[in-house]
Amino acid sequence: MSLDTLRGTPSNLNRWADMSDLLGRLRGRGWRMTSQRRVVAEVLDGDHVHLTADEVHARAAQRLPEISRATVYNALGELVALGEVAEVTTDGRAKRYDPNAHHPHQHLVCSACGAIRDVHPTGDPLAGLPAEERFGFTVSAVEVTYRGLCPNCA
Amino acid sequence: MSLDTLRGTPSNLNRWADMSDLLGRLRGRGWRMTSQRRVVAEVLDGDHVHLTADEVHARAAQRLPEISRATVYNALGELVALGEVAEVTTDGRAKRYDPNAHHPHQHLVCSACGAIRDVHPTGDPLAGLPAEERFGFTVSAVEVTYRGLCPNCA
DNA sequence: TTCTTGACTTGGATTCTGTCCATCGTAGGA
DNA sequence: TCCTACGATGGACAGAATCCAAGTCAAGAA
Repeated sequence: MSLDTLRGTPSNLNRWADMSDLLGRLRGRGWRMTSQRRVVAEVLDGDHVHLTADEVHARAAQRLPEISRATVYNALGELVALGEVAEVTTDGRAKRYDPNAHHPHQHLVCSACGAIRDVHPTGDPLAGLPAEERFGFTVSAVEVTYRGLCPNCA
Repeated sequence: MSLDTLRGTPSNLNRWADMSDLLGRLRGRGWRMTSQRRVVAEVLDGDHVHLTADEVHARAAQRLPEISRATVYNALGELVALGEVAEVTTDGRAKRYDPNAHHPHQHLVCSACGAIRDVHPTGDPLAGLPAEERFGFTVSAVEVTYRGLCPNCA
């Protein structure tokens, strides 16, 4: 089954909506399950997880030492395409992967130590952009990153 | 004169505040002017400019063929440190350099073609994060990127 | 259960972005 | 005009990510 097929199947999406775990949702959507993909998904499962691809690889390799970096990149790319994981770029360095994609949220980043917290602001952030400032764009998403100092670094 | 010296001189900052051009401000702040730095500043001057370092280098090289990439990176880094240019990361790829740093704004990015527009939303974006969602952080800045499709790609 | 096949994994090469460093050149003050 | 500290150079290097050809395997079919 191709990624394109997986992407556009609302019936599959809904059928498994009650499963809380990433792994179950993926299996339910027909994602071909391999030992490598399983450990990548397991490493990413949870709250406040913001790992780089290399960190995911390192943790996956603890359980499956022969897993390659290319496989981790492939799996992460597909999870992002499926909408199960969000890519976030908080510094200019490596992208981070956030499995909390089903709960819209924003990020609060410490400028000193790089710590990242999920935050949930009030109101619709899209509403901040009036129509006359949209220049004909169809605006569908907004990414917000707050920066400051965490309690430890302040 | 060192960067540290340049950074913290409000008198210099104000003395040249009426100059509209980047080049003039830099010279007024004592930035040592070389032919390489001049073309980098000239390439960046203007509105709605969001060039990558490589694009800056390519345009600078049209006027000064022997300019090196390291020099462009050095100059860009200093312009950012001086607060004259802002770094923006709209995709996971190369950083872009935005000379519009004196007019706070946000970015509207086309998910298809990557086009970038400066936008000016209403209200204070920092106000969107209530105190109970700040977890003890001292929040000082916020970056907002709206995503969607531009008129050409829609 | 075994077979089959297309999808997945591997690891090494490659690209892209950015930094570092020793050496050379020069802007701007004396 | 001369000095010299600061800036430029380009090649090496490093980190992040992608590409590719060859080998492997999950899952449906028989």
